[in-house]
Amino acid sequence: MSEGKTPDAGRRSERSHQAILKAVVELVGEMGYGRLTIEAIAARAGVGKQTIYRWWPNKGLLVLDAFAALMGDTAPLPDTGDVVADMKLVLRATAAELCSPRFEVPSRALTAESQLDPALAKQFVDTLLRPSLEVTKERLRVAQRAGQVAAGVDLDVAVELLVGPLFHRWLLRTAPLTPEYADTVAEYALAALRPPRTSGSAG
Amino acid sequence: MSEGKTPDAGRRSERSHQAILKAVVELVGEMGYGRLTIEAIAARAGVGKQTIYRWWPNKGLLVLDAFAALMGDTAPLPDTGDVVADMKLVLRATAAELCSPRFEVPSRALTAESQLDPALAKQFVDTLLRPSLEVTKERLRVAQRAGQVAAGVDLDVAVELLVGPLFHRWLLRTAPLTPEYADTVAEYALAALRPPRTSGSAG
Amino acid sequence: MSEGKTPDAGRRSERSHQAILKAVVELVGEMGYGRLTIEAIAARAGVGKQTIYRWWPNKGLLVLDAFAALMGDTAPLPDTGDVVADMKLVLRATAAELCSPRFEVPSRALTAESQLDPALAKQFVDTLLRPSLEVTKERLRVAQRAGQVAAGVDLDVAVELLVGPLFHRWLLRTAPLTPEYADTVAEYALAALRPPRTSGSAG
Amino acid sequence: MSEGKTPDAGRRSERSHQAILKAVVELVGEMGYGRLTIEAIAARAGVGKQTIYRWWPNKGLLVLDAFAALMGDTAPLPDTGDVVADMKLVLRATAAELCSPRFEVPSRALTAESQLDPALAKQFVDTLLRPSLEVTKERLRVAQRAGQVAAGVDLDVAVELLVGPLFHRWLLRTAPLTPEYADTVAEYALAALRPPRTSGSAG
DNA sequence: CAATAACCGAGACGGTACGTCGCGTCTTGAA
DNA sequence: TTCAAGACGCGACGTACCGTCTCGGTTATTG
Repeated sequence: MSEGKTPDAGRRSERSHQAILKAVVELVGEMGYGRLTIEAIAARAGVGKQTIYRWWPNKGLLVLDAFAALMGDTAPLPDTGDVVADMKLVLRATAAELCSPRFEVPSRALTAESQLDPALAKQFVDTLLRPSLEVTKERLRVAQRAGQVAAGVDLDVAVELLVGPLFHRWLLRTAPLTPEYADTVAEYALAALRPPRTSGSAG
Repeated sequence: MSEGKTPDAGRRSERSHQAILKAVVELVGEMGYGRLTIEAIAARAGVGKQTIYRWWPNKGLLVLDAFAALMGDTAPLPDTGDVVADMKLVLRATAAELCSPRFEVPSRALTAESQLDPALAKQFVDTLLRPSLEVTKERLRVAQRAGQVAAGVDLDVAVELLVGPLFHRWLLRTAPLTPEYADTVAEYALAALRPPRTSGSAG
Repeated sequence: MSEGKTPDAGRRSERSHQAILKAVVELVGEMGYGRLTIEAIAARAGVGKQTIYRWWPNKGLLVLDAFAALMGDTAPLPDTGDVVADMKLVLRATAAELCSPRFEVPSRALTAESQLDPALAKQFVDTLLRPSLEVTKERLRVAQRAGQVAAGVDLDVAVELLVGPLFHRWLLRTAPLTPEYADTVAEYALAALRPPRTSGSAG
Repeated sequence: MSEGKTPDAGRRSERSHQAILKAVVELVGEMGYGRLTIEAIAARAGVGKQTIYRWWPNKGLLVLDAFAALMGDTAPLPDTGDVVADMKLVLRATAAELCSPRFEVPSRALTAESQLDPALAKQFVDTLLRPSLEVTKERLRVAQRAGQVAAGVDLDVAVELLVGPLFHRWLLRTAPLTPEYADTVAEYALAALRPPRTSGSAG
């Protein structure tokens, strides 16, 4: 999914490919990203180191691939007609995922590594993050058409208003990431986006 | 400044101490945090490796110290009476700092490293981040007393509502961090925090 | 020429065979035997590695084949009737060959490799060395019949007496290998082999 | 004894130094020079690889050092007054040593490696070979003064006449290296060197 | 006013992992 | 079947740094 060059993908050993991704997931869970080693991955996967270096340029993109394989494709959001309720659902789900043991370690690792490697950052955002933000944005667009979100609002900003606070708290660990917090953020953010009350209209 | 134990501060060579912090700042700028090496720091500072290991437990805390020395103490915020204007100032300043070449590399490095090292994370947040958020919170408290912010608002959440979106955009590089964006975020966030209009009262 | 087994000589690509031997000669000259690589040979010859492994069991025997192809078949020695003069010719020719750039590198390589690989040693001696020593021995046999060499002399020892000193000096580089040295050795060696003077006889 | 550069010999760990030489001797015996590995040496010696690379530039010189440590200093030859008898002793001893299991493997290895590495060759000859040849040459000089060797003889050539045949047979394995062969070579070589019979003198 | 104990620079040490090279085997598709 | 091409598992290379450990050589009190 994310290997930069594909010398001859037809010849690639699918068995090795899968074994490597599996080993990465296992090892990142066992020892964390910092202690993760190409040699250990190769050993666990029963693969030569060169086979890893042949297909991935660095540890970051390898972990990204392994992590991407873990996540299913982004599902579209439910639309109950109530944006606030729907956004609460989204943020609660996001918070839960960020704290789930399976996702937390690689998410933090990829976020961290992205700070040191802009190429990885781009790949990470494009592959994993943007699609997920996009479905939220889509839901907001519907809300905007329905008049629940003010017409002039830049929806990218709107999404950041919803997700940014959660992300800030998660990443900097300033406080626990509870479902209640998710609800609060959703309420505040959507309050900010609500169109101004006009006399004679109903929200 | 942040070393946990001070075996015998009287004997500590201030010359070496400063040379190390200076070397760290220089080298982190030249080669980035990832390629930063204790050996290189020692060589640049003209110092034995042991002198570094004696006073700092790891690279992260060393960089934190060096970075903290770069930043002056947190100054209190101006209070013009207009929260929105004041917050725009704060966010614009924050955005500018995050993008300034002097601060960007170590900020990203510390944020990244904090993901892999909770001890560093705590130190980072307590030393550098919290004080900065605290002054913002203080200004909001004043606004709350003045009735510009709703009475029931949790000010920690309020601060995150303001800072989170900026931080999200900076860290994930989803879009450029402009002063206009800072203004927009400030407007939206404070709109969300404004007390509900009561008949017969003025905002 | 010297491959042990010939799985199916009929199918063997003569074009590839020659390209490989040519590549070996070139590369051994360019980078020496130690840095010679099967992969480099294959690349230079425009040949798959397997084609080399199919026909030669190891690098040593491959170089031996390539070197043997370089040397013509051993020519019989001239017989002027004067053993000493003839042997001087032989030793001067030997010395010249050992020092010629074309032969020196592979000769040293094969001698060296033979120390670590007895199978190669045998092949090397039988294919290249023994025939060359044999013609010298033959010339000495003639001299022995003519009474110029004592009757009881073991001709194998005689040959070693002639060739050994040259070889020793060449291999260990204790001193330069000049034609004069060849002459001196020939004189001494044949002096040792001369039959004892009997009263009333002439040498 | 043969390390090229001595960064700071005072700080060198003698324990490690000795352990390395010991490991080399053991391993060269167990697996031969060709299969000898720096990693294996380091492991066996309980030493980091860098400690080997720090003090020796390559495998050849390391083995040379280890081998030199094995051999005592060259003892002077006995002088019984009978050159032939003395030389027989020398050659028999040389033959025995070349075939002794302890010396054969490293001797062949160093001879072989010297073919590919002139620097090693020089060191090898100067350190181990030349001193040994020199004592023989010295004994011959005495014989020359005593009139047992012709006055005009170049003693370097004389030594090669004695040692060359043995060396040739040993290195190329053309025939077994027996004590009898050593005797024969000594007899022939000294016959060649004997001064011409002058009337009225006795040999 | 020595002495004595810390800290200092330097850098060797036992290790771990790196990213590369080349081995000899195996697989694929064309001739 | 052989061949060119080249991926594969593997093992070793030589290097970079890690964090620890001596070394002497300053300091800087303190008995």
